[in-house]
Amino acid sequence: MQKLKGIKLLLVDDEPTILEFLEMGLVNEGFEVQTSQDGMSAVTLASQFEPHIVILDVMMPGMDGFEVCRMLKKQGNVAVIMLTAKDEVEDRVKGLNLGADDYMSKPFSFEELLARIQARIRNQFPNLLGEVVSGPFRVDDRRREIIYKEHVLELSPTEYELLKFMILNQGMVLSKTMILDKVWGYDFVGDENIVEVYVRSLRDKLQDKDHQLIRTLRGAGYRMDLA
Amino acid sequence: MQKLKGIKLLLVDDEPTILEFLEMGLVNEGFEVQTSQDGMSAVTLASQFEPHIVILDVMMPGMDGFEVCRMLKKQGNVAVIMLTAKDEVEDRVKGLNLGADDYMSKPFSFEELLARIQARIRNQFPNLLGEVVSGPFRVDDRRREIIYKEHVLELSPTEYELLKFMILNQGMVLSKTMILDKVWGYDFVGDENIVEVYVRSLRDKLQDKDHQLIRTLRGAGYRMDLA
DNA sequence: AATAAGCTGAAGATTTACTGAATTTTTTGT
DNA sequence: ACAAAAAATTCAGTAAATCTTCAGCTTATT
Repeated sequence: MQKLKGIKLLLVDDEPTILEFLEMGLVNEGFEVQTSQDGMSAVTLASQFEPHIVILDVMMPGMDGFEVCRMLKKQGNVAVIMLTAKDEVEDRVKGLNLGADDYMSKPFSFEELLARIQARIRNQFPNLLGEVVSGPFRVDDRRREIIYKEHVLELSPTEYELLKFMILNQGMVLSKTMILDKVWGYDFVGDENIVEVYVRSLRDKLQDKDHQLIRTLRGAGYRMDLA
Repeated sequence: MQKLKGIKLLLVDDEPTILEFLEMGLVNEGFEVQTSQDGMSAVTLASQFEPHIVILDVMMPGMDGFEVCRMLKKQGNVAVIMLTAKDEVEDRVKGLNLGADDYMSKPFSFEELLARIQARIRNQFPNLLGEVVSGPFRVDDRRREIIYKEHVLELSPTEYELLKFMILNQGMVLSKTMILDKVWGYDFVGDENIVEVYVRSLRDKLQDKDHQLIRTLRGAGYRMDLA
């Protein structure tokens, strides 16, 4: 397995049996795991434990999963995987709107859950997976910070996502369409010009006046060149 | 053509017109292509054809794209690119949950699809897509760079495409008509003289003053000779 | 020398990207 | 709930590069 050390999971489910079963398996996989049996305590626990990923049952007495999800998302940069009993599409849409990152319907295999967790980590906390963050950049996804030449950059959310995307795909041409899809999302409607606008703002903040760092490949897209 | 040889694609769409159109283009790009008109047969075909990438229409009679996607993912290590009608946001969310790797909304250009496919290959099967080294040239499609004798060439989009085409078809006579079709596209209207113009500009940049590298075969076309 | 094919430089036309600012939307603090 | 601030998005004007055409010229072939 990968070096998953240091990745913190919070399990929330009202059924102790499931909780125990999952906890055992995930600890065994090298995660740091905490558990909670209801939504309320999950939220408070999360605020101090600061998990990377919360695995959250939708159906719970008291505060339901959706509400918990919303609050967790507000609290910080955390990925939420929700568990639902039935394969309810409505639930899924609702949940995703509230910020859930992924869904699983019960029953599921442990391997399946593991796969989802890893997919999440890859997507949201790529630097925790031993990916080499190269050049003058350091991407700290936990703190949502990017450090460039020892300086912490002041970035808006979108700027952060865009820069992170470009750093992680350094050395490759990234078309505006692709950038739009990956950073803004597939459902973005609007002109590609917005990519140009944000690239400019990044160039400003990186003092990349001559476009050496973020190169324009006319007709093709942009490419981040490190060193 | 490029050394995309060995990359297997499975196209699934219920519209024969689209299917045929895409198949022709993709075969022409050097992929190994199979097609299927419905979800059920796609799944069975996939199990024996073992494609690297499946391009899958969401809207199909019978088993819909989502279901097909889920089953394909279960079957093995395959990348799925789904095609959806424009603005079907819910579809996208739903699809990504079920494991699709990328999305494209119709209508899309062939080039766009090609870019997505290559991006997928890069991500999932990086060993299949290396840079092409031919004589003094190194063509790096990921970076969109051509290196000649250790120097990165500064090329316009069309220059890049033309040079790449000539390098990949090195040693063969390329008629102006063929070049026009492949580089400019079948729908280009205009004089063949433009090929001459671009060849000149390439010769300039390659310092091929005596036309040793790009040889003119009067009445036949051009041929790139590497040592 | 006559002919056809290819070469060339330069001039428009067109496409693409950049930029500054206005407008709208979202977030934040009270 | 409200106002203020920040962020996201749009837009129009500008700049720049790229593409295309063209006319006159050169070269190869017979």
